[in-house]
Amino acid sequence: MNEKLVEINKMLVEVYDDVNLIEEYSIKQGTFSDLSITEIHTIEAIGLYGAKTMSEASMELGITMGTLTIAVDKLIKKGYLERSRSNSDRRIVNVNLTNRGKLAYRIHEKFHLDMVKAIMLDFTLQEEEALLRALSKLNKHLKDIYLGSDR
Amino acid sequence: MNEKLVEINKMLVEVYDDVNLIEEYSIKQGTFSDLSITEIHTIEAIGLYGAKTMSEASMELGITMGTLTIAVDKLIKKGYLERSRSNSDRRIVNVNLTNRGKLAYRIHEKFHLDMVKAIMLDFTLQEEEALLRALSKLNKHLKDIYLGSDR
DNA sequence: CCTTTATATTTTGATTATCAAAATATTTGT
DNA sequence: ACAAATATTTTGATAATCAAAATATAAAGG
Repeated sequence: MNEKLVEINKMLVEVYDDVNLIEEYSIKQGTFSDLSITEIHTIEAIGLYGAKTMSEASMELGITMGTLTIAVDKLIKKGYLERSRSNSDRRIVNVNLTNRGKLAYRIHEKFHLDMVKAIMLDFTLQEEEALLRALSKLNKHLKDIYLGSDR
Repeated sequence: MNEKLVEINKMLVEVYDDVNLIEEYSIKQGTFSDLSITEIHTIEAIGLYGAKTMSEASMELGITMGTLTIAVDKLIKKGYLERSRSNSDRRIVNVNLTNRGKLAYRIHEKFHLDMVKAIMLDFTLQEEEALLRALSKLNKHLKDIYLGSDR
């Protein structure tokens, strides 16, 4: 009974660690080796479509705006982001991806999907469904129990 | 077809982020709020049973020995670890948990298991099995494809 | 319309985690 | 006993982070 919990916990921890390693490694090898994982996450948070304000992006990333300011400075210097001020409210700073930023976004997204695809290759349809259902449930529970269903 | 991959990928990413948040939060609240996640991981790597050398522990954690030296210094100051030199080979440094370190280890372990337990409460036996099988497979694949089955 | 208050962001000063390379200490091989 | 190998620590640097202070702009109230 408890045995299975221990096993599932162990798997989760290992998957967690592996994903981290793989992601780090794949970035180091790839076209955008001048980006860290954190920087890729920043690029992801800005997103392909239009611009985000500093508040929105820092909220989404769960970091302070001060931290984001520095991250954005560096990503602008590297050519992945652009900064502009809102015309309707000059306090607001909008950040958006450059073409290079969009390319990095898409390539990272593709890496993720390819990884999942490779992993699922020999899953039966039933297994696929089971994993998806279990993950959805896991995800929902994590949010409900520990993070308070909203946000 | 691709739709399911996107979905599974999204779930994995969300679970990953949530687990991180939850772990951070639970440490901040708990008995050992003077420990960071990184420090908890160091304590985990040393383990309950006997001592580990600096090489062994740094290998297990995937960090350099220089980084570990500093981490160990701080954990000794905080009372979680002890350092001693091997008698058979005076170059080797052994590190082990103090009682306080062991308590931290056990409490963190319990937190993990409780989390999994809470999540699995309303899983049917079939769903449990499905998740376990899928996770094993996922785990194995991650290691095979990206990390080279050994290590 | 000024003045205060609120909001959005950046700057500053500090800390933690990390690495690579140099330095130190000890053992092993010849 | 000397040179080479091994285990660890020290040093010098960088990245990511936060909280609090500073700056700039907008909104609200008399």
